Amino acid sequence: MGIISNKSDDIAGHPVTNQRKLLLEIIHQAEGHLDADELFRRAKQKEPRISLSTVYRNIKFFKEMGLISQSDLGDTHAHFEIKGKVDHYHLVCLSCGQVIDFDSPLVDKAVAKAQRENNFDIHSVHLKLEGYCSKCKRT
Amino acid sequence: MGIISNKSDDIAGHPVTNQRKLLLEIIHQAEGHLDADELFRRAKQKEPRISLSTVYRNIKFFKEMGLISQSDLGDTHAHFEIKGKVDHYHLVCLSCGQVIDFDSPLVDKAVAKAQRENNFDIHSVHLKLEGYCSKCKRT
DNA sequence: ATGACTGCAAACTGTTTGCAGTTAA
DNA sequence: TTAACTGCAAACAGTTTGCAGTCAT
Repeated sequence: MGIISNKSDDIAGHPVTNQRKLLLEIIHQAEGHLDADELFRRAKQKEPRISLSTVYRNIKFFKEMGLISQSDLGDTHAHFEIKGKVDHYHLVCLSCGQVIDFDSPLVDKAVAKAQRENNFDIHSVHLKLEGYCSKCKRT
Repeated sequence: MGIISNKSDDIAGHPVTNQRKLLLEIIHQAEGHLDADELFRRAKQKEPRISLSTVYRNIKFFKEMGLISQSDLGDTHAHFEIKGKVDHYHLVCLSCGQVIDFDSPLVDKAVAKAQRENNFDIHSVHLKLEGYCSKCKRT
């Protein structure tokens, strides 16, 4: 039984408004990572009266519900994406900005080790590799 | 031969002002990670006329010179620290905010693998594990 | 009915910038 | 001497908040 209950039309006891439905829909459909502004822009196309505050408030809400996760891919503003089953990591090109997702059992192992050795209870893992992609790097 | 030349009193051709000396000194003495505001506060104790812009401009300058590296430990503002020889990573407690540095050959290996497989030229690695430390986690 | 939500505008935080004056080399 | 620096104040981007009204349950 997940966070979205099947008995009533709510999210862990919180009402499901049209705005929430719309935003979740957009986030689900999104290919890669979204930022608040892009989500706002797309949402306004379907519902011009939606406000940016609502977008921010619901990003926060979805994070608290564990539906999405946030990553700071650029330096300026936050990006987020649907939370999948397994952790995955990011390769970011400093020149063209492209983001490649990847996973790594090696990293997972390292995380488990760090968790054990430091007696931590780890909730999330953020790994970002910055550099230049095959197209942008000068050979 | 490093970035700070020994022939003349400059940093890669850029003048060394008193403010730069002071800021670098504080950063070197700092135990762990600093943010711009904390650096500003400490600098003002020795040089009350220093401005926050100067702090930001020099953080940017030191980053460009490769003297410090930046990490987004919290969600709000940027932290940075002296750049050491080897990459290291961060464990952040979501409750008390403590930051533990660690290194991991396993991660280094994973990075090398990702670099190879994606044909990237990787310049920096940011790994942050968020969770609860031994004191803060409820058992 | 009522507590949680929304839109709007205004506030706030961290960071950057234009300008006139100062300083290191 | 002169290009690069500094302090100040004002601008800026991204995000948050107070309020009055609306909506889901």
